[in-house]
Amino acid sequence: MTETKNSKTTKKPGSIKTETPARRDNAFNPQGMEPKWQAKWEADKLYRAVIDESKPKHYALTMLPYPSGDLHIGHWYAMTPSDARARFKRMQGYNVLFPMGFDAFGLPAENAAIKEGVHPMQRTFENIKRMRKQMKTMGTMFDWEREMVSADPEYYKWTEWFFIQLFKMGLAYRKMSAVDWCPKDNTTLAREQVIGEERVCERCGTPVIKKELEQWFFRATKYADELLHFDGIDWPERVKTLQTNWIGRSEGASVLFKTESGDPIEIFTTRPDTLWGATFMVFSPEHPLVDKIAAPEQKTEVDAYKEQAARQSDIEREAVDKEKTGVFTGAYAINPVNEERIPIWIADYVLMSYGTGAIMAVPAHDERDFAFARKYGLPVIPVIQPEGVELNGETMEAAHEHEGIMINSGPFNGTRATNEKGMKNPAIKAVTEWLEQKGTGKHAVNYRYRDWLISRQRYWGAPIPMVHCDVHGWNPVPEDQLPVMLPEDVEWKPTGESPLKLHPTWKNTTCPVCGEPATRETDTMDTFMCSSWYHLRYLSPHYDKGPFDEAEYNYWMPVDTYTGGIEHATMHLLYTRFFHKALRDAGITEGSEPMMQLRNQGMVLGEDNEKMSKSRGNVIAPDVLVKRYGADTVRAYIMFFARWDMGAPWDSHGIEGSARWIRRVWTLFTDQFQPGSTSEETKRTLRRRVHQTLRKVTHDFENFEFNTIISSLMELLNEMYKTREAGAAGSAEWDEATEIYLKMLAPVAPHIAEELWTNYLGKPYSVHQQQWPKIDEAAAKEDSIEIPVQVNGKVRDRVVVPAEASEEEIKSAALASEHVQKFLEGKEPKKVIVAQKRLVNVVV
RNA sequence: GCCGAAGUGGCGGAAUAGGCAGACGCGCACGACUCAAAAUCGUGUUCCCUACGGGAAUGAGGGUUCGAUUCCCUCCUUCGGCACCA
Repeated sequence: MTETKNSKTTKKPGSIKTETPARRDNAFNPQGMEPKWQAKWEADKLYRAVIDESKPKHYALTMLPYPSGDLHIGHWYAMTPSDARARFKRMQGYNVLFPMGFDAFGLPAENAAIKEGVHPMQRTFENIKRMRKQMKTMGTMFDWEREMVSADPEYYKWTEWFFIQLFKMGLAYRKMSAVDWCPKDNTTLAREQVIGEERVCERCGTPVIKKELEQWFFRATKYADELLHFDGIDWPERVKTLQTNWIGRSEGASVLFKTESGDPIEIFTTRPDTLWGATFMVFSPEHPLVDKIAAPEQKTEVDAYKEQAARQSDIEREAVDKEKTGVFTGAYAINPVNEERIPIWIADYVLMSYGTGAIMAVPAHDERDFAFARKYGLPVIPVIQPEGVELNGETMEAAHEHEGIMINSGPFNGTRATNEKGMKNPAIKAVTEWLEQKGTGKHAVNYRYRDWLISRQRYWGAPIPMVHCDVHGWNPVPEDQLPVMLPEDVEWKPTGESPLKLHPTWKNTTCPVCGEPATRETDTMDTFMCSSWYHLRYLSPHYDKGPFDEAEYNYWMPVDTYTGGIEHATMHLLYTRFFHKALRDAGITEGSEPMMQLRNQGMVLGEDNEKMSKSRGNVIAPDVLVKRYGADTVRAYIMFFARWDMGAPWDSHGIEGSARWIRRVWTLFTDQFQPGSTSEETKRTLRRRVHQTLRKVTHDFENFEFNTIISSLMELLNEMYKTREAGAAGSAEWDEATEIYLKMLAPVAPHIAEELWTNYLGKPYSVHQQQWPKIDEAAAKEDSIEIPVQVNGKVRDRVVVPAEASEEEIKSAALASEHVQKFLEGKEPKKVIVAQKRLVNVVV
């Protein structure tokens, strides 16, 4: 490449500032260099984040890991681009808080204890130690002095305290209900933790069953409506849609029917405009009124059906394609709008858990009711007539669920029903208002969303700080007695009861009200409770007068950018929003949202395009890659190989490209090169490229577009090699280019950037404390531009014009092109379009 | 069934206030260096043809436009979520 490569004579700016070392001393050795810088940064507390009122703050949070044992490539994929962006914000002048911790409670450690007898505490803290060490090899700017571990009493004391605050607000309550139970993990689960059609446990994939248990719940539904509003936060549409669908808001009316004997039956409907078409009612088999109203001659059949429904699993019961079944109760209800007497049936397609567990059935306008009516020969009365068709209840073959004109509906005949939902539909609005006047119904909203079940029958979680006394019921442990510590001496048995219950003494305590003997709650909390507030503990992880230090809160909160996987859309990301709103109402926090901007990374798949798993043997271990290539290369490849928000299968050949790039960076800065002389034009072009790249990289960092940051840096490097070949080394422009290059490189590859900055450019330590360079727009501007010229939409030539050329000048330059003339074949152009300074299209 | 995301070379991907499709990289081919290999460097690499030229092409088909990967309509495929929610 150059004859001066091995020369020991001259060295100049832009190449080497130190005493000329022998070539081999310049060998790129990330395995030696990286730990050296990591140790120095740590010793110098380079990444310590402390309140500094003179700077704008930036709280960059990335989801904390569960200490499973080893860091996998997914952790790197989530964390290192987030780290690069946090570093970028820091160089931009923000005071950046970028903390890390561990979500340390949870089932795997306890299951391992049952299997191997190792105490979860021991295993968890060993894993944390290992993972912390592995994380340090990533070269992240985590402020380890702010680390929190959710299984540490110093942390879970406040998890318990928060439970008590929610209890005091009436947001934590206990109720008996049929809850989802994982038979493998031997615990109840929140609804969010039961996944998919097969209804399997989120952790272990085992199909869940139902159990009737008395459990603790958080009244999350109180915030259902507010959780649907995402005002002021910049979250991906995808997440907002998932949460919106999960909450499942339906607008309609609640209407009061009565049984013939006068018992009130409240129903919910989204279509009050079809009330006149209700020809029967259906109760869920579990509806409390069933036993009371069932006619004696129907009793046997009703009981048999109820029993069968109870035996069936949810999956069987909720299968959509299953043929509908039901039995007549022998009782009748009166439709309040027309006093019609209609039969009451029970059927398992009506769920006790939604609405009131009873529905009015309008077979003419609801697919399910229609199928049921046809099967059991129940009458079908159309009340919405579509345009141009006359519906006949006896012959129609499907329910008509859409718009039309109301018929058979007394005072509302002729009213137009549209396809709009809720009060926007004129028919629904008119009928709802009429019901309200009559006093038999009112506008109502229903949600699919359920309260959050937080009891877990397991040991390795934060204790629920509640005490039960036969006289005074449930009361919180006095706050000055927190934390309720987990006992260490427990027996590991998968009994379906918390080991805390089997402990001989732990549960025995006294009632906080009367001081008489009482019993502790032996269930522990869902770990999602711990992770609902961890971002607050980072503010002051060792603070003991409250969950966080208010001064820290006032400076750092809210979280500015939150990064993590989308799989938490309806779990953690919904829980933490609920939690924050509850704390706001308790006066503990401010504002309605904890995290202002959210960005989700995609998933790294195995090389076989399958999800990585030990059983498939397609797991990529970052430690091996770091050992082989160094952390900088792994970081660069992770940012480069896929769109961050999309993810992609891993390609172990591809990383060679990033390794090559990093080595080429090293070579450019460390090999010895004679300063040369070159044209002003070359230097001008170099500056232009540098500032254009800077503009692009700055934009892409802001927008989490990491892959194009790397390709831009690769392009600039290629350009710099050429420019140096043309003799640019030694010029002021070259020095500027090398300086800006390392600053742009620093967030991506912090170690090599530091080494080259400090030891080869001889600039003051540390590159990570430099200001992000300013874009010189004048330098970035093009002198002349190449404009493609199309004839009838096909590119036929390119003309070069000065950047300031007018449209007229561009046009005549285009028409003057020989090539273009050839395609015109002597004809006059019909039209010439000059699209700003981007393109000319000649239409013949 | 409903909701959402995505379909671009052999592969990962780039380019969308409508304006040069395939940047950057992997892989591959050829060349330089080498006894040789690795590493490194250079050149080429969407497909097709009658090949100094020309044509086709961004899942398929249609539309709007001087011009569509980008906007609109109808489909197809893949992935994710929800699912008898009244």
